Amino acid sequence: MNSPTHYNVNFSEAVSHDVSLHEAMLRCSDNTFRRDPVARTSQPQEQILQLSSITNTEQTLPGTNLTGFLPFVDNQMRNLSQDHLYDLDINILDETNLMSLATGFDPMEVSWLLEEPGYDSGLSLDSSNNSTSVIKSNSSHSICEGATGSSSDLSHHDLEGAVGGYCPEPSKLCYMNDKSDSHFHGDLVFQHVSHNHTYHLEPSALESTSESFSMPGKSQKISRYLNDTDRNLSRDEQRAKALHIPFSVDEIIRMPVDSFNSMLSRHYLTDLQVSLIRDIRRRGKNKVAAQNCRKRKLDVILNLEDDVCSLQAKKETLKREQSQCHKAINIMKQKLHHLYCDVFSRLRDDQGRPVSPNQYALQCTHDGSVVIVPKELIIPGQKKENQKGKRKNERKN
DNA sequence: GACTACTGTCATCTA
DNA sequence: ACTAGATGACAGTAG
Repeated sequence: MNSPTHYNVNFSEAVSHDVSLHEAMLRCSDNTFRRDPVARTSQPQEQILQLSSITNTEQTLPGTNLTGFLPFVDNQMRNLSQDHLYDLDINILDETNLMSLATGFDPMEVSWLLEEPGYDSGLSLDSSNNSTSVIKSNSSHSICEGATGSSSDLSHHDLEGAVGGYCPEPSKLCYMNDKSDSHFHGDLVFQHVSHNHTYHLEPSALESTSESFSMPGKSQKISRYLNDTDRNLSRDEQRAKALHIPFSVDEIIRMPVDSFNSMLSRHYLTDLQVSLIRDIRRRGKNKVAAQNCRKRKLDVILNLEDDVCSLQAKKETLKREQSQCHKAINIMKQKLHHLYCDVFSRLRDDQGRPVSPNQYALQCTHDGSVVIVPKELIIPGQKKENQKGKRKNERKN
């Protein structure tokens, strides 16, 4: 993890550093590569500076006409776009690698910047605006004040955010020390990252998953060119590296709000960098929130399933109890019937004849005595009313 | 190739 | 008004 201070740059010192075409192009590629570096330039100085940057690089590469090379580079970058990249064979990759040696930037890196799938919000907040870049460069130093580009130069979801609406402010100049980033070329590359199908929220979870960046087929062909470290970088980490964000993604995401805001104010950051940092933080926070949300939802579902199981078990228990009660009631009814028959078998009328249970019934009176009543005298429901009356009396008592 | 689970991201709502 | 967190919806990916 990079400590914030590691990237702190003394601006006065920074001015003394060289900048390569690679870096200069990347500054632009924060938004897009421009086929015509003169176009859309409102500041004459910018044209001169950009050309001087190219000239400077040419000087470092004798015999290489980069000015003529750039359209080819651009074409190659476009050849790496999603549909065609899939069919790339090693020959083309070797060719682009040779090209990278000649031009000083990584073709994969550039192609990523050009075609990165799904990256629509890196700086989407201001994507509607065209921006202007100023790359100041001379033989000994250069300063990037920002990046430029029109999203229309790119395919649908390429870096449209990364381009958007950047208006450099002198107060937010940020020097990018390319030489301190010797590994830089290898960082911005396609990655094949395996899924992390867990709800773990360890710090690694913030960085280890980036399947939406990987591309089936393509990544398999390209992954051989990548080292493991590169493949483990998330998209936001690569974006952060591309813009030389002087903080780790993990720091950006986990930092408390106050620290985050003070960090933004304490460092010289371009609008582009600030926008990317805020997007990284937003995405990182939301990623964790989504993980928590899904975990909660899963817990709720599991709890509900447990509730269903326990309620079904309770229902079965109640069913068994009900069945047992029915059996007991039936036994008592049978006993009552036998008792009824037994009582009637012992009863005799005034003439000593047996009393038929079909014509008479036993009835309890209020005083608790039992009388024999002809069935036709029993009003339907009377028995129940009598029972209700009994219950009322019992409650009063 | 269809299906499913997982994950990241965005849009939107809410506190 | 602004922000962080929560959540639904969607798309990409892997198995």
